[in-house]
Amino acid sequence: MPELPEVETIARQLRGLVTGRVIGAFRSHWGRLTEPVPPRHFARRLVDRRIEGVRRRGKLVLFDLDGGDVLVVSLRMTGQLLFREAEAPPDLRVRGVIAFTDRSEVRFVDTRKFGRMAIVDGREIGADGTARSAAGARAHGPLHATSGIEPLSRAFTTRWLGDFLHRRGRSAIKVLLLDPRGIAGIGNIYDCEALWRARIHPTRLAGSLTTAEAARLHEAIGWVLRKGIRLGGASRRDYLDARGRAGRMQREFQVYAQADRPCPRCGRAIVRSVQGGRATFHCPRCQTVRVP
DNA sequence: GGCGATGTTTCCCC
DNA sequence: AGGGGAAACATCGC
Repeated sequence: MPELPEVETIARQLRGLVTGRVIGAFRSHWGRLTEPVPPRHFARRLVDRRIEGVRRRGKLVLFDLDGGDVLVVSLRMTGQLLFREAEAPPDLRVRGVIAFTDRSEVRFVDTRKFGRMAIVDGREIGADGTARSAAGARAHGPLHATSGIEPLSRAFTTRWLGDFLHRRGRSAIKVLLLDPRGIAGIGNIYDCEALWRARIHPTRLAGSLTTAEAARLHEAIGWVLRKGIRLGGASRRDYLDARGRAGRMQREFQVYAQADRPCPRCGRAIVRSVQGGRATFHCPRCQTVRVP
């Protein structure tokens, strides 16, 4: 559910809500939430720490703590971080709770239990959230997938993307964009939307893209991600932001989940297919398979 | 009740 | 290297 714009929305909200608060207690309601670290050890490292800030890295939420530790939260498919004031009514499927000394709390709600938390030494993480060493990477454990470039950073240039497409030339572009080791934060929704905007067929090999197509793709990735952030992310089913509210991006999908509906650009019916085990949506007229 | 699908990531086999 | 499939897990819709 949460991709870069959704996680960015949550991180920005939490930054305003919890910065300066002091953790009074941590409770795990699901044994595997903090594995391989036992919840008791986890709690010991969090209690009495002050939240200095909240950041996003890829699809991870990072809480910077005083003393230098960083609490890393991976929401995976269905994770939510809900801020609740003291005495708020209970929520369903709460897997973990960060309780502050003023009795407000952040609740980690996660239907499918794929989400995880970890605590890493901040010295092992660069200012951009990337692990500085193999040891740092290991410290993230299952959370360290995010090592790719940030697509909204200045480093993500058209030239960088062109080189990347050349290096990974044998990969299908749709699948390549989903790999967080290359570019961090793009999920299925923004992948489909960016390829449609750039008029590139999802099965095209990365190495077959022309310079003009690579430039369009670079623009499209930034455009769809920024639009997603501006609209507070996309919501489906029970996905909510840190304030418990839905985003508005789901109303703006041009192709994602729009099978059989007319392409907003040319009117041809949008096609749903499966690629790399993921549902893919594209316009068979606008997004041509043939290399120009 | 069964089957297939769901926004993510990792892992294993070919 | 890359593709495909499965797995982690729960719920929803047909």
